[in-house]
Amino acid sequence: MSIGIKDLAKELQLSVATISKALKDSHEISPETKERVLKLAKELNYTPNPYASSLRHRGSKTIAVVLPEVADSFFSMAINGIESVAQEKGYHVLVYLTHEQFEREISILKDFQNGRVDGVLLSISSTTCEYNHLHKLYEENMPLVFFDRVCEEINTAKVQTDDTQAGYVATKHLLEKGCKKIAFLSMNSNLSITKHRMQGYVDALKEAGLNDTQKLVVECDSNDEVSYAIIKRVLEGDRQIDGVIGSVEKLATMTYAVCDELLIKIPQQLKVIAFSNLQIAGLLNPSLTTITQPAFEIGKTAATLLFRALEKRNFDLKAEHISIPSLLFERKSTS
Amino acid sequence: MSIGIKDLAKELQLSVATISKALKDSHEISPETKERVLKLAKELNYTPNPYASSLRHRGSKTIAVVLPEVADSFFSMAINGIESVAQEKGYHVLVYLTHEQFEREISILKDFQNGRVDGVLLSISSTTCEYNHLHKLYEENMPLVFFDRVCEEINTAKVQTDDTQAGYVATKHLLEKGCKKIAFLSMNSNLSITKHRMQGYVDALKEAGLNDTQKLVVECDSNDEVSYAIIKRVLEGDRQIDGVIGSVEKLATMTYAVCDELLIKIPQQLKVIAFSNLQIAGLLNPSLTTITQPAFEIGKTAATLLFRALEKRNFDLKAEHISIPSLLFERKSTS
DNA sequence: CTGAAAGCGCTAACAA
DNA sequence: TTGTTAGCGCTTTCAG
Repeated sequence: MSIGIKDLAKELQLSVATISKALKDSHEISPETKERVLKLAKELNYTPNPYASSLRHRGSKTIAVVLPEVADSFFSMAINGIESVAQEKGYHVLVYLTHEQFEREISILKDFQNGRVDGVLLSISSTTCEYNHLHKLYEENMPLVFFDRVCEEINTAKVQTDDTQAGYVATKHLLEKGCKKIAFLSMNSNLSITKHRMQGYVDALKEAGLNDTQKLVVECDSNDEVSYAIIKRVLEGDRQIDGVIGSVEKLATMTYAVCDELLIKIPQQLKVIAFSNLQIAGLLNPSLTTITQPAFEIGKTAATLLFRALEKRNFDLKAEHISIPSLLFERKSTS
Repeated sequence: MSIGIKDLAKELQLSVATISKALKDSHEISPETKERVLKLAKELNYTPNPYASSLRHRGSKTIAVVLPEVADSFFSMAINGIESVAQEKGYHVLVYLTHEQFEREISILKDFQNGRVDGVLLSISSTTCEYNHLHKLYEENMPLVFFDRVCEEINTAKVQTDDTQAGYVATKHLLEKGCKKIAFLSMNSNLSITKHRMQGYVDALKEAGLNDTQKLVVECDSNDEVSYAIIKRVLEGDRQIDGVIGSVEKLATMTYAVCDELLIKIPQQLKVIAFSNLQIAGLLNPSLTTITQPAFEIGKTAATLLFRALEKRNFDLKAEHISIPSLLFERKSTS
């Protein structure tokens, strides 16, 4: 059994209350006593039991981060951002992965009901089609911040980039490079990010005066093999396609793999642009043009908002809708 | 305030003890009572306060994962493996990043002293040069499993791959491809993995009858810019070098970037092989030959061992030293 | 089968 | 300045 406040009390012939106050540097304890207590505490390597204090003053100094996956560089970097501010604020970070599965998301959120965490950062899964679990959490007044993949119908803080704008820029870029028929690889159309990126795509096509024949939205799957097959079928079937937008990183790398297999030359036969945070996009063959989100920044901002809400009870998360711009990095895949 | 066991008791005119037992499906409660309790619990969406139970029966159903970083595909995949078994076992996962900083590692481990977590999975930072913090944790009987980057002087479970063998295979591969002077890019020579991989490198060179002139170990840094500069200086300075082994993923991608800048042609002028889990290694320019560790598997195995220890008090972690083989994927960077 | 009560480690109101 | 005590929500004897 580890050492507790009681042991210190016994050792120093003081009451537990005195010890507790001394450790908190309370003004009602004499300097000498504080000294003695602190000294012994250090000596015995005392650390308070976190759960006992949680139980008392309701507050776990812990937040939850719920992510679809971690194998995507966006989420890796976002975790980095989140963890960096959590560590600074003395908070602990519970990480949960939904693996893009709606049911998992539901069962994960159930665990947050009873004080396990003080707040939640969430990027929703691509298969989430209904938001009761989120409403429930929200109604229980759990501080909640969405990042990247938000749920629009929940009225709380959201940190994202202007996806419509980004989708527009990506499409415009391909059009300027001479593409006539651009396929938009979509992950799941319920997803806020996909919806908006697609909107930008549609806007750009319309602006260019292209009709519906030139519009091509390809629904991919959260399962990798399935997506691969879908992309392959599309590229094989319609050799008119001369541009591809990968709405998430994975779909772009898959497109590369498919092109390898089908001996389609990028960028000569097909130009590719992707929403991606791959640091090595420049080292791909050919180097990949990307729309890059400020992933670390998004994570950091979301976490900062959450902590602000945790620190000040009157801070209003509802008012916070932060948008951080994405950047276009032009590389050889669209040249 | 959320709903507690007391509320159920009041509502049903029962004692809290009865409720508690009913919820645990105790044999000493009548079926009817159980029924009533369970029904109301579901209705009111009751969930036990995790910290209250932790406080009672000591056990947090939480483990800690301590990693150097998460931007490396090895660690991303390892988290995946860990999280998958944790979720299955009903455990929660606290993630901590050291960012390769010794001091952070120390301060993170301090937090585990008093029951916050039931066990720890750890891959040590590259700047960790002294192991008191680990010894302390170990002596407090915290179940501890090292994965990938282990600390040899702590006598507990370790899950890794045979790095010596892998280093040997990598070097042998380059030699077979005709390399005469192979640089080994090392991350930090204290690190178990680096040490072993380097040992394999040395062994292979010796076996090939090469002398010390042909041996070249380049110490890189945990700071990216510094490493880049170091690699650049080496490749610029000694044009004899015709092979490079990246002992960690980042060093290999940096080598690619450096070669880009210096207009060194891979594989014609320089062959590159790397310890890496990049799923897109095949899409690099040129595709990268890798020694790939079973990252997901390592994470999963480490977590499984830990849970076994948590579930059976007599399970002996000391006895467990698991080695999972790495695989060589030959690609164009060494052709 | 059900309930009363003690206590996990800590904090905070109230006494002394 | 220090100590006493109640209680956070739950589990677990031990009595009824």
